[in-house]
Amino acid sequence: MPHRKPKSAAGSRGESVYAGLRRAIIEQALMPGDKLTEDVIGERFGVSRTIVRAALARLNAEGLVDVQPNKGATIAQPSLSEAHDIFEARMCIERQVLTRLAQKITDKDIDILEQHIALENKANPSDGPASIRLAGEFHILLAELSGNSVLARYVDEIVSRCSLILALYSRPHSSDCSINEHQLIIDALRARDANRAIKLMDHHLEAVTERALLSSTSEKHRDIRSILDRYAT
Amino acid sequence: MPHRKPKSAAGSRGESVYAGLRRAIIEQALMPGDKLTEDVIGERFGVSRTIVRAALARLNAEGLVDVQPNKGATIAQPSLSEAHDIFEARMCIERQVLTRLAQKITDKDIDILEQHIALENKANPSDGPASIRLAGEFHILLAELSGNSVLARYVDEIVSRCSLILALYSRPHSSDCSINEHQLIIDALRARDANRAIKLMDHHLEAVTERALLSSTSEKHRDIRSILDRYAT
DNA sequence: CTCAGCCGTATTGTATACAATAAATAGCAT
DNA sequence: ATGCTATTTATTGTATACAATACGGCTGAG
Repeated sequence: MPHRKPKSAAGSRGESVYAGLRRAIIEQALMPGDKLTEDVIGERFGVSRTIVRAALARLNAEGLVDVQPNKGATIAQPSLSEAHDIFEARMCIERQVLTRLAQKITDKDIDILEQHIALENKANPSDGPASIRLAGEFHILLAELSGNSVLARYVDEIVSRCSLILALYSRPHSSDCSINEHQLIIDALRARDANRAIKLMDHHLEAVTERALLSSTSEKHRDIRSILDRYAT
Repeated sequence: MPHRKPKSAAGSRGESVYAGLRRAIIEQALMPGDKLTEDVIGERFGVSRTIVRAALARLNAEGLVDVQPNKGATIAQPSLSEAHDIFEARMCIERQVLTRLAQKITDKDIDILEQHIALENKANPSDGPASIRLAGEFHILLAELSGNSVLARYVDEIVSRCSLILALYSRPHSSDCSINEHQLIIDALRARDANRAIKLMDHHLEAVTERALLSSTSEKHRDIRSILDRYAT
């Protein structure tokens, strides 16, 4: 179970606000454009604005949240151009991950991956939100197993931003990653066939990319309070 | 003149603390391991701990500063293993940058690059600190000209972390990037020869990598106050 | 009806106060 | 001296207070 390092980030209260918001964004409970008012979040998580502010700044640095001076924070709305940049970077980095992984993958690694796929299969039919998150975590897991912490961090960041892109430009809940493809990638890795794995991944990501059909972003003022409650702690 | 986006990051006061610290780190005025006490920094920059704290958190997210809960912040000391990860990621990403750039580079882009090299040449003999920074900025400039903002951000982050690595593991001030190599890369790009550019860059980075000869980190308690004064606005 | 300007409200920016934790020091016993 | 515990000091964690700014609605003139 990813995700990333509990590294630093102040007392665990701040961490939980950060993690809660992040999960809400990735599972598309909070949608691009939603206003993130410091008071509201603080009230729901039971912390002061100080903490909330730190969490928002961190999410902003990761590109999940857009903070404008004196105007506050909203869930980021990546432009099509940004989306392109993100996918290009993703290909570049995930290829490297697969190359490394095909060289050094162990049986234990494969076990971990298979186990994760099992999770995905279990969650898939019913639980929409978790399904979105799990599909992304597969990629994060690959990056972590590659052993390069820097690449892993970037994949983590990029995958979560892809969540935003899909929320904006894809029709609702067309599951972004078909599990079959994940299985095929594992098979290629087991055979230590980096090229096949890369080809699969490329196809996999291109399939996602192509779903970029501008859908009008509904602009209604959403009240995020009840949503936050589900993600507080 | 890089560097990166003034994007977000609260009122410009916080930005200047962040930028000042960052520059001090990159120019190796602040060395890995140095303690960054919030009060001290705030006093020197004339802001409250609130601002300093935000800046430190951001630097921490970028891997330049190490923040440990209840213990405070220090300049990061990348391990050899981390150093390896960083260089691997750097190669992977800079290759992509060069590939893109070789396709779409314009005469104006080349002008900008040549201009920057002129700066490097001027600063090189005398001004040590600025020279270090400028050498890195060449790579950041390449990434920005490639037009992919995500890759640009990662290059920015990685190059600055390389500064730390060199400070830790290289003998003092062996200039990390010979300007000649930068010129050769431009030439390759002008000829739209991506492969040659990549080969040059690989060699260039490997040369840097090889200077990883563990030098004992002098552990004396340094007083960073006077250093900070030079970087406060 | 439209639009400009004004005022009240909501929200963010920053400093500060206080609590909690860790580091440093001193005192004591062995 | 050496090691252990108590006490003081330094530093960080968090909440809150207040100032600055942006937002929304209202009024009135055209």
